Amino acid sequence: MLSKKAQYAFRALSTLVRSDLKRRNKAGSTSSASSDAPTSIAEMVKIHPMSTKFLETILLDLKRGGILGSKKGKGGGYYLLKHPEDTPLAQVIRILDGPIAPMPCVSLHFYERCHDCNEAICGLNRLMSEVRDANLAVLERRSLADLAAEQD
Amino acid sequence: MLSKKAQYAFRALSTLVRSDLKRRNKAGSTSSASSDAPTSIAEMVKIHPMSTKFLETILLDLKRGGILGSKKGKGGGYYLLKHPEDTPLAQVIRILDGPIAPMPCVSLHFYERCHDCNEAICGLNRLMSEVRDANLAVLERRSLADLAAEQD
DNA sequence: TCTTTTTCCTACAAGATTGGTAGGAATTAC
DNA sequence: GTAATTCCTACCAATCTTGTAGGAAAAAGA
Repeated sequence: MLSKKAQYAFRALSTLVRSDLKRRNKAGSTSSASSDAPTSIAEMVKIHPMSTKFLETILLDLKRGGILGSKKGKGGGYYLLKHPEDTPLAQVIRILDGPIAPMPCVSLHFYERCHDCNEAICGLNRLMSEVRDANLAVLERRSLADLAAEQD
Repeated sequence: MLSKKAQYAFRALSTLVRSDLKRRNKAGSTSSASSDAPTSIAEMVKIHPMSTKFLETILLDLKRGGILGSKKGKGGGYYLLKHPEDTPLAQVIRILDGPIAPMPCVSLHFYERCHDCNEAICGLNRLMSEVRDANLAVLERRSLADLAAEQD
């Protein structure tokens, strides 16, 4: 299961995507960053109610993870660093929840050796690799842009 | 990530599958249960080292979940209630770890309503349903029989 | 019937994780 | 200077995970 952190992240990101989309439509711009129109935490919380302070820590994680940029001070806030379709959902999940794979010994980004089996011939390893691949087929193909269908 | 509980369960089950396979080959039997040749916890731990007491609680869960039968007393132990290919991996995971879906609002067996969105038009709901389906495509198709490839 | 071997059952407990909260420092716009 | 914002770290309560402890119940065999 996704943590609350990841779920909140997606809700906040959906707000940023819609803001990004609106801005780009208006300006006819092809630029990717939207640092000229950042969205504040307060605005995000207004659209998707949640703890302001908690969201703060989440957005900092996303910033450190290279997904968001920010602008301090009055009129400041957060903005996407890349076009929405260039940030796969998998990247968000890895930043906030860690591994997507069901076991460390089949993880691509958080691999840890399995002490109790020979991975080359371990049935569990093979099956869980299938599960991982099935997940990634969705999570690496789908991006923040796909969140924008959300209307609420 | 799978819990240790689920991981241990799969390792123990792989022992039971191989035992079941051996018995059926020898007897040429078509019967599904193997209550005449149960495998004790001690034997399972000998093959896949882990805490005996912890495995005990896991096997009880699997029994209550309808996957295993047991026989008490001397010569007792556990056995599969069905042919290995008739128990999908998903069933084991649900018993020990609960939901397979990434969010309660897209879970088939552990559904909980999502308070913060209209599910019909929520982008996150739609995307996570895709993830769930990708997982289930593997976990409902693959069964205990597929664990038997394990050789260690 | 006695002993041994096994499953069955419940309670407990330490450590890690989750889901936040608190309080302020730093920066920017006006 | 003031108000609005992000940035940073530490803390905290509740829950979950990963077991352990101690026996009760049942079955087999001598």
